[in-house]
Amino acid sequence: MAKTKSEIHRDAKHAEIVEAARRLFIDAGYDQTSMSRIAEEAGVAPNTIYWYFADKDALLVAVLDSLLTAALKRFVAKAMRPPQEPALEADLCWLLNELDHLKTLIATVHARVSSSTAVHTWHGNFHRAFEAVLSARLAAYGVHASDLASASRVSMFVVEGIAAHPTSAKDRRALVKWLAATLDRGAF
Amino acid sequence: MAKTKSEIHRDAKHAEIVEAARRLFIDAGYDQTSMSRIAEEAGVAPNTIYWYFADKDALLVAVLDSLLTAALKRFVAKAMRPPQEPALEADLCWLLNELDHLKTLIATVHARVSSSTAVHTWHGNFHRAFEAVLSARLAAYGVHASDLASASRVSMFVVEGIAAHPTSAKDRRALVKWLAATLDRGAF
DNA sequence: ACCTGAACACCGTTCAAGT
DNA sequence: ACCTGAACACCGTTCAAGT
Repeated sequence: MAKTKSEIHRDAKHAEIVEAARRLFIDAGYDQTSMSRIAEEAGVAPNTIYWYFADKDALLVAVLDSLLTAALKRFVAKAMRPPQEPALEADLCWLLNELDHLKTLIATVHARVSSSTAVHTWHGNFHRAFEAVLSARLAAYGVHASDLASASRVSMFVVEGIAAHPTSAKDRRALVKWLAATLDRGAF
Repeated sequence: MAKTKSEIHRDAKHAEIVEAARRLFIDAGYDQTSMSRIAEEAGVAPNTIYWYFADKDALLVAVLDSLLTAALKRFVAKAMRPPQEPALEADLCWLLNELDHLKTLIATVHARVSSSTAVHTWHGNFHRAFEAVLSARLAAYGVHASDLASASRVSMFVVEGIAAHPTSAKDRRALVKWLAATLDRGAF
């Protein structure tokens, strides 16, 4: 279905607001970014944002979605290239790199899960989807089926922990090495 | 050194404010709790709090400290009793129980680490102290010295991850079992 | 349908003034 | 030294009014 001219304009405005919010949320932080600042950056009046989004949390969810689809695109591109050995370790490092500049946003999501139903449902969906992908990946590495759930969840927690806490490059390498080794050798 | 009457009064007022803040931060959440509400609960004028604490973050740090010393007291009491077998698993479960009603506060700390230097330094000190205790505990369980750092950090991240994410009792048990088994068998 | 100016209720914090 | 009433600058959000 072709889009009308006004629909195009609407989508452009929508994208412009999300882009401004993404930039500001990441650079300055969610709490430190006011709706007025986002509006200014997007070239609209502050209350215009409320025509496109129910509230600030809905805008946050839109930003998270845009980041997720962008990361997914990079992930697919990466999957096309020949894997780097050791593959599992490389995968975990790639994931950590992806999350590196999002640490403040991750913390924001966890903080708002309990007070915003929109963020809460997004967070639930994200973890379900992510653990499914991670499980498939780990299964390919030979992790036993009955342990996939625990294995993927532990991986997720360790990755999130590293991302959330200041960790020296050396410690980070040691942790990734340990996690990969544990999963590889079928400790489960 | 004996305390003067006014010092006693001062300490009482101080404690009363911290107690009110702790109750409200845990029950309603940090962001959802206004300074006015805390003041009301503590029976003072809103701006009186600023006589005792530099800002809301300083009050948060005071609450965290009060929670930490209380938990430490329970930990010592627990250490006096004969350990429950399997000991490592029991320790991790105890820790998870301690953190259970603090999940929102943990998320708040992680969210504010990047914007408040007071919270940032508290968080750093906490992790250093906690990993030292955990390392000693794991060393007693026979974890090799060279792997203590990674082992304690992974344990910390998994425990924090479980606390931060909705986890069924069954999944929680499975994760604790896995972590204990991995550490026990000297996978490191 | 889309956008705005003006307003609302509230927030953390400050300050001059009281005791 | 300790506490307060009143104010400040700002916040997310709403609403009536415009096109």
